[in-house]
This record gives sequence, structure tokens and C-alpha cells, in this order.
Amino acid sequence: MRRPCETIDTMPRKVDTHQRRTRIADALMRVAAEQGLEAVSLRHVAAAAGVSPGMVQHYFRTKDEMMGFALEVVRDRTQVRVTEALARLGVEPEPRLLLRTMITAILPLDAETRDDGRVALAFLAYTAVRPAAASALREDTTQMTAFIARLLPGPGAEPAAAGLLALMEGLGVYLLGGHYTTEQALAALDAQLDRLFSPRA
Amino acid sequence: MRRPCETIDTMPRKVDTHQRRTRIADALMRVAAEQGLEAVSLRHVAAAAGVSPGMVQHYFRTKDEMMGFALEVVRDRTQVRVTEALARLGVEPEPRLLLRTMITAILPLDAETRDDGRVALAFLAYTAVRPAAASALREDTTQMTAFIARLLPGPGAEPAAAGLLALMEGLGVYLLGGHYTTEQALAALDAQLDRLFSPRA
DNA sequence: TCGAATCCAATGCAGTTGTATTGGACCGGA
DNA sequence: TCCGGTCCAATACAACTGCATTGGATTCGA
Repeated sequence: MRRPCETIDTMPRKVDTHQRRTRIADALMRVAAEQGLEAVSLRHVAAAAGVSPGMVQHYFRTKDEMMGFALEVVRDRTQVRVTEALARLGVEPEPRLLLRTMITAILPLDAETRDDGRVALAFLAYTAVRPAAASALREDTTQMTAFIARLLPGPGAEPAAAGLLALMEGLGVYLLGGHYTTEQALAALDAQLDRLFSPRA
Repeated sequence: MRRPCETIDTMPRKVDTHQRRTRIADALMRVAAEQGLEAVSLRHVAAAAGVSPGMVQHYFRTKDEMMGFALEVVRDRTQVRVTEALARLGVEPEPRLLLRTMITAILPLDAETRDDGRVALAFLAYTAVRPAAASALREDTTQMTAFIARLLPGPGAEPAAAGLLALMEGLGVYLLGGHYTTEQALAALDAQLDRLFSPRA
């Protein structure tokens, strides 16, 4: 998924293409986080990145290509956040703590992750209309439900996992919209984990 | 919220202004459901409504005004769907059945409600960037959590209600993105209701 | 019947959009 | 040294955007 250097080409290659592209994608996400995805244009992104529009056009032949790359960057970023948070837990953590850590790493709880969340939400609406770009996101949630289901106790782990993931997504949406406070979201999450991990009558 | 005739004006009024506006808003939602909110423009909406662009401009002095009105229409529509579904239950239904009916009335389960859901999702991303338009949606979820909390048993009803609502929202998002099938979403919902209504150890 | 107001079609306008094209600076290998 | 390639800035262009303006058709109260 992450090409290391990409020197498969022919002749003279001094600049790191992938780095340039991620730099432009970062600028795209800054614009999208502040003004929404519909404000993303070649010139706006170029201005936000501090480069010329021609350069953006050089690294992305079309706008859709740029959007697709930016979507990949968002996915990679949250992936990195999650693995880092989990690595901080050490080996063999309790399933409940592991889930809580993973979910709070994804939720837009601070200003930093809020921007990523806004972009992710925008892309969610974006892919809801462009089925071609939706497959990557679809795969992510499939993978996630399988992972969560393996951590949940008892029978019926798969619907429970799907429900937990949906709850997380909904909390994220409501946090971004300002419908829930951080405390409310965390309380709802903890209550759900209680429900999932405490034995039933 | 629903003005009956709006004849507070001065002189000659033959056409029903509110009806025209909702007709235009319907066209807007058709465009948004098919091509996304960013494809919504005066001329596109006019074409979808089968009217002249001038007429759209006549009934909405600005595009933001049109968007705001369309947002209200989406809210009204789902509100109507919910109350109709609940009315079909008769008086004093079981809380669990009531909640299930309400939630399945909101979820984008068939092609018809899918369009509304797409538009609602687009507006969610829209309001995440325009805080001015977010207050109406915020109020809706506040009202919903309070309503749900009153139906849930035992202590800690408020986090549970917030969680259930978030789960619903997440299910909707994943249904729209094609991440979950209808059966998966309903299984997750029913499992959650089981969890909420069955006694705990 | 005569303004006056509404309704709405038509057109114009300045700004932005994505993309194609051109041209030149710079570098590699031959 | 020269040449083919990359890198990127500049410009052009047609299409589209939201909005303002104009003007005529229609309708209603006086």
C-alpha cells in the first residue's frame, strides 16, 4: 500500500513523487476540513499547499485522482493512529481495554483528530454517491467488524461487533456536528462496553 | 413549523408559495441524492424541477436560503415517517417495539428512504462545516435522546439512549455506503435492543 | 379601467471551475 | 555537448457558478 520510492520509471528522478503527492493531499485535507469538500479545487489546494496550480496538475492528472489519493491518505493516517495507540498497550491487553483504546483513537475527540473526522465524514458522503470509490471504505469496515467480533465474548459476537462499530461511527458523526459533548460520547461508549462485557441473565 | 397558507402579504396571491418551494426542494433532493450536494446548483435544480432558473431564483433569493429550506423539508419528511409508523402501533405499545419501529422508520432500508438518507448524510457533512445551519439538527438529536431515555429501563438510561441513537446513525451511514446489508443492520439493531431490555446480572 | 403588485422568463456579468497546452529550466546518460 | 526526459510555471479556454437586472404577462384592489 505504501510504495517506498517508486523508482520503477525511466530516467531522471530527483524529487520524491510520493512525498509531493502527500504534501498536496495534506493541503487538500486542510481545505476540506475548514470549508468542506465542495470547496476543494485545484487552485485552492495549490494555494493551501503554497505551490503553483501547475504543480498540482503535474502530480495529479485529474481531480478525481487527487481525491482518491487523499482518501487513501486519510485511511492510512487513522490506521497509523490506531496501531500506535494499540502498541502503547503492550502485548496481550484485555479485550475491553483494547477496544476502548482503538475506538477512542478513531473518534474525533480533540481538535487535531476533529479535522480528520470532518474530512472522513465528507468522504463518506462523497462515496455514497460515487460507488466506485466506496470499495476501500467498505473493506475497512468489514475488516474492523471481523477484528472486533474476535474480541467480544459469548455467542452472537458478529451482530454485537457490527453494532459497536456503528455506535462508534454514530458517535463520531454526532461529535463532529456538536450534538454530543466529549463526555457524553465517552459515557455512551463505556456504557456500551459494560453491556457487552458484563454477563447477562 | 408548517405555515398553512401564508397570506400575510399585501396584494395578489394566486399561487401557493409554500407548495412551489417544496416542489423545488424536492427537485433539489433528487439532484443531491443522485449526484451529491455539490452538484446542486440553481440551474440543475430548475431543470430537475422542470421549471426555469428564473423561477427558482424567484422563490429563493439566495442559494443558502434554498439549502436551508431543503434541510427543513428532509427533517419534516422523516418526522412524518416516524409519526406515521408510530401511529400504526396504536396506543401504549411496548417500549421495545416502539423503539424498533421508530428506528426502522428512520433507517435507509428501502430504495425510497435511501435517497432521503443520502441527502441527510450530505447535509450532515454540510452542517459540519457551516455551524450556523447545524442548530436544527442538533436540536433533533437532543430531543430524540430525551425521548429514547424515557423508554429505556433501569438506571443509566441517558448514556444508553445516546448510544442507541448513535448506533442508529452509524447503521444508517453504513447502509448508505453499502458496508452493511439490511439483514446485518437489523440483526445488529435487534441484538442491541436485546441487550438494553434484557436484565443484567 | 387603471395603477400596482406578483410571478417568472430571459439575459448579462464577473468569478470560478477542470483541463489542455505551451514553453522553458533543469538534469540524467550517451 | 547534446538530447530526451522530468519538473513545473503560465496561460488559454469552454463550461459553469451565483446573482443582479430587465421586462412582460397576469391578476387584483380601487
